Parts: sequence; structure tokens; C-alpha cells
Amino acid sequence: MDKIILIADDNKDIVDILKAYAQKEGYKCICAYDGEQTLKMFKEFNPILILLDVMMPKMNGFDVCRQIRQTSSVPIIIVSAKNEEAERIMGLDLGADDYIPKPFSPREVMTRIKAVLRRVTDDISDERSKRIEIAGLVVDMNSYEAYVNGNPVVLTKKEIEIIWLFASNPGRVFTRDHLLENIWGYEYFGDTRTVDTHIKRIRTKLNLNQSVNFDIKTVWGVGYKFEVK
Amino acid sequence: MDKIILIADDNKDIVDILKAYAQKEGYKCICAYDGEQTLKMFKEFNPILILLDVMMPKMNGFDVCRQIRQTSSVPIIIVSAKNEEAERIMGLDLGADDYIPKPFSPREVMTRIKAVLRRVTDDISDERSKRIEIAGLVVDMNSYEAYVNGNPVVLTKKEIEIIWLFASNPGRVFTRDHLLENIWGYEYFGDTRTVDTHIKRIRTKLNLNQSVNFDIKTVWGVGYKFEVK
DNA sequence: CATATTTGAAAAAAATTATTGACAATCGTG
DNA sequence: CACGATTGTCAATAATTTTTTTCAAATATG
Repeated sequence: MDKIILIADDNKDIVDILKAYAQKEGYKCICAYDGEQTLKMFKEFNPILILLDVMMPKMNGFDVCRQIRQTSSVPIIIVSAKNEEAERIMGLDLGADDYIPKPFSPREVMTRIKAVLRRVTDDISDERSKRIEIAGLVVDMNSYEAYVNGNPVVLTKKEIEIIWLFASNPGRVFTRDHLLENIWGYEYFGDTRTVDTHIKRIRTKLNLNQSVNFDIKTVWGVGYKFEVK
Repeated sequence: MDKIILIADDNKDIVDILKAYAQKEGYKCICAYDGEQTLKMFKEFNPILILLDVMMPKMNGFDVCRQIRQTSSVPIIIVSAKNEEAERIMGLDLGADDYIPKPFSPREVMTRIKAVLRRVTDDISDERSKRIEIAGLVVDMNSYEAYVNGNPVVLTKKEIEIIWLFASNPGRVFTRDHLLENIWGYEYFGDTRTVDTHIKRIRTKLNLNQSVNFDIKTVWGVGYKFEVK
């Protein structure tokens, strides 16, 4: 599940700067240099957010925005040089989620990207959906805490994200590749035992050989799964 | 009988933020992006409160406010970018109930909304909801004072706003980005290390290593949270 | 049963993230 | 404008987590 950001601007320098910063924050980037290409890339890669320049060849940002809005509610941030038009743009009812005037600082852009994404995800997931209880295990992503039979267990960020994924999908087998893609967010290369190591630590911490009603079971040759005994 | 808030601002970004927060507090929201639309929506939905931007297309906030006041005493909170005009606006005898200068933090707005509504329905209990007592810590946003085990602690504005947010949501993890948006406001683009520094100062002042029953705990890789020991 | 492959465990190495202090910039006020 | 108070930035240092490495044990396969 990659986090892809689509950057659309006809100025390659600007694209490169934005791309560098976005990648630093862990997003993958695809770039388009005109309006038509933007639409094409959008359909092909299904990005989680679009940074959209207004002035582009072939089709301008406004029209691109309108077109995309007909089929998708993906967050769109409009970028434009004419900052006196800021209010007009937002008022145009294009369905854009934010507006950034040029010139901008890269930090400002990243802040806005994160803010827009947070706003979008915050709406969907209220507090309740961030907590899971199953077989005596409680995982709460609001407080980043876990409990086994009522006893708190100290888990690191990665560990709690992993157990959250498992507990959310009991019985389902996750391959190491799948876990790396889901939790780590990148493709798996090399033959390290990274996932195994994390599973081991989780097992140790959750004390899975004691009086516990669940298990992270090894599925030989495949991966791991969460199992309620 | 739903509690509907009418949000009027021509900047969709701001409307969205306010909407998200208001909804979180259990209010339903309707939005208007210009003055005429605001009047129309007001008549149609009979909101319990109106958040009204001054600068809007078609009809400005002042005129909207005057118009509405001819037929209704619904609470109105004026929002405006020109904060030096604060006193003038309130003195204009528009009949507005409160005034919020931009930039504002979403939390501040929600506090004012609740304050205005409470003033209307119940004049007496205004003070209570601006004061929190938890684990020997008292934070009073009326006087901007804090006490630990009965001893006064001198905190600056930012510091007390931060501890207020934490103490209001014990256990909940706030990321640095989240804090920047909540405390600093929607248009602040600063370094995330700034948050760390403020947390450090709060910890020092509240003497969190002494005989104190609470803690601002670091959640590695995520953020900070308020924890009662 | 022999062999190749996969997994588990521990420890070392690398990478990431947080804390802190010093200082700079800004704000508020007389 | 000068002063003190507050707030923001930055970089060094510290702390913690994550990844890699290694190797023995367990499991599949024929």
C-alpha cells in the first residue's frame, strides 16, 4: 500500500524540489508536466494526494481539478503564482482541499500536505475505530498502548503497528513481503530476517507461551497469522 | 432537534478545518462561501450559532450580521483577519457575540463556540469548563494559571495552552504536527523541534520528576501524551 | 534419512528520534 | 527605542529503536 503523491507542474525545477521533500517524508512521487499527463497519471497510479499547478500546457489546473472531482475525492492542493487570486481560487468551488501561493517554502508545502492528509483521515477514523479488543488483547492506537489480560505491555511503534494489523485481521496470513509493504511501506529486497526479528520481540513481550488466548502463528513457507485459540 | 452550526467563510480550507472540529464536538455543520448564501442558509436551517467571516464575496460579514440581527438573536461569532480592528468591530454595535482574530487555532474557536453557547443558555457555569483538575494538576484558562499539588506554577501562554490540551485528553497521543496545528494554528509553518523545546520547558516547570502524579510521556516515533501515574 | 530451505534467537551495528542548552528572533511595554 | 519576557531555531549529544548478521534448530522434500 504505497503512499504516492502526484506532482503536476510544468517547471521541472519546482517538481524536483517538491519531489525531494516529499520523498524525505516517506512518500513516493510521480510527476506530470502538463494537464493531460496529469489526468493519465492519476488514473494509472491512484495517488493519495495531488499537488497541482494552475498554469500548465495542454490543460490548466482548474480543468484538471474539475475533471478529477467528477470521479474522485482524492485530496488536491492547488499551487499558483498569482497569489492575489488565492481567495478566488478557493471560492471557485473546484473542490480543491488547499491552496498554496508561489513562492512557497518547501517546509510550508510539506506542512500543508500533512495537514490535508490528516484532515482527511481524521474524518474517517473516529476514536473507536482506533481500538481493538480480541481474545484478551487490547490494542489502542489513540494512546499507542497495548494490554494483555488487562496488563499493560510496552511496545515500540513498529511493534504496535504490526500487532494492530494482525489483530485487525485475525486468521489471515501475512507474508513477510506483505508486512514489509504494509508496515514498512516499501518493497522487499534482500534476504534479511527483519520481520522475523520483530515477530520474535512481539511474541516475547506479549508472552505468547503463557496463559494467553491468542497466538502469532508461523505458517511455514508463507508467513504469520494471528490466531485465537 | 439538531445542533447545527453555520460556518461562513470564502476560504474552503478554513471552513473544512472548522467543520471537522465542530463535528468532533457533536455539532452538525452547514457551510456558506459568500454573504448571500449565508443569509439563505440561515433562513433555511435555523442554526444555533453562526461563525461569520468578515471578508466574503457578494456581501460582507458586517452586513450579513446586521441583516440577521433584524429578525434573530442567534449567537454570532465574527472572524476576521484584521485583528487590529477587534475593538472597532465589537464596538460597531453589530450585535455580534464574540470576535476571533485570524490566525486562530481550531481549539480556540471551539472553546469560544462553547463559551458563547453556554453564555446564552446558562450564564452561571461559564467558568467551570475552562478549568481542569487532574492528578494534582490544576489548569485554569480563565486566569491562565496552573497549580501542581496546590503550588502555583508560572507558565507562559503557549505552555499553558499545551498543558491544557494534554490535560484535557489524558492518554491520547498528540503528534508534533497535530500540536502545531492545534496550538500554533492552521497557518503556522515551523520546525517540529519547537514542540520538543516547549515540552522540555513545561516538564521543567511542572517538575515532572518530583512527587507528581502525572507525566508528559514521550511516545517514541509518534509524539507526546499526558499520563496519570 | 539426507539435504536444502526456512525460521528463531541473540548480539552487534546502523539508523532514527528525542533531549537539551545556547542563542536568535520576536513580542509586549514602559 | 530599549528592556525583559517569551518564543523559535539549531546543532551536539543522548537515548532508543530498527536492521543486519550470524548461526543453530526446525521443517519440508524427495
